[in-house]
Amino acid sequence: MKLGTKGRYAVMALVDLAYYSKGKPLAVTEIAQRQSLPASYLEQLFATLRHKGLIASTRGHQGGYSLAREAETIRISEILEAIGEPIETTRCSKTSDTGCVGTKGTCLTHALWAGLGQQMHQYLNGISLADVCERRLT
Amino acid sequence: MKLGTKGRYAVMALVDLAYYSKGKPLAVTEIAQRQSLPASYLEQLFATLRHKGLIASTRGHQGGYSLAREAETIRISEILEAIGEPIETTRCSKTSDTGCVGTKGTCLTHALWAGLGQQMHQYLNGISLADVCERRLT
DNA sequence: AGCATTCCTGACTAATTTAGTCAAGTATGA
DNA sequence: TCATACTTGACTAAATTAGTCAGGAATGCT
Repeated sequence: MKLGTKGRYAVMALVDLAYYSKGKPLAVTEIAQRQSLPASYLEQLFATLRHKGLIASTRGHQGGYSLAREAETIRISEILEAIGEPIETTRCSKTSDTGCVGTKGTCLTHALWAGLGQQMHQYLNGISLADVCERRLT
Repeated sequence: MKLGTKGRYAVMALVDLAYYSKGKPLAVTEIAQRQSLPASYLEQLFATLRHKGLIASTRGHQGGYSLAREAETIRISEILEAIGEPIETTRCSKTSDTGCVGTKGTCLTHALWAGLGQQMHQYLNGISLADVCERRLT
């Protein structure tokens, strides 16, 4: 149950973007340096984040990336999902309930994992980029 | 951010143990069959759970495994930690805060991941094997 | 026009982790 | 003594992670 670099880097980069961009777009290399992340890897991540509509790009000189929406409206849960680091606590889901303790149709542990996933999602969905920037984190 | 089979199987097996063992020890193969888990893999997991003191073994005929303590006192968080599936949301921790947004000493995202980890731990620590068996899961 | 800058894309890969299998024991009760 | 069941360690195939690298395309500045 660990958070990979993909999700971690994506959030770090977007927080940096929200924090240091004053209207102007920021270059990948600038962000990568400040956060000490591999630039070429970050480029990859930004590509998918752009396709998902979380950030916008400006090409050429003085170009770079900027948030597609207000920092207040971008939730951490969105970023993780967009980058392909979803919260997966359950494996038996939706259709069939096989591989479970077959006591009463639905498995005993399913509710446990589903509850955990919901808990995590709720937390990450309740926090925006702006919240992280301004250190409003309970 | 996904839960591996190791942690999942361990909890499933201990829930099964708590649910079906009536004082008597249960054989690994029995549990594995009922939960449709690979028996040889489960054996491995049970070995480490025993070393960590969560379960006890009885060898020979009519032998098997049983919970080392009351199901009410064994928390899910314990099982996951014992089996080697800890909750790792942060990477920069304890000693140095390198690799973070260096605005004020501690990084901006650190608090976020720490909060997530705490959230998860709190949830899993608040649930015992008995709770899962009796479907008391909020 | 030309050049530096920056995004953009896809292919590739080394290392680690996961999810097991397999074989050979050892202890115990019937 | 034999079947049952735990016990241990070595091994491995496949998937995932965490990147690198090379080349191309758009844009603004001089």
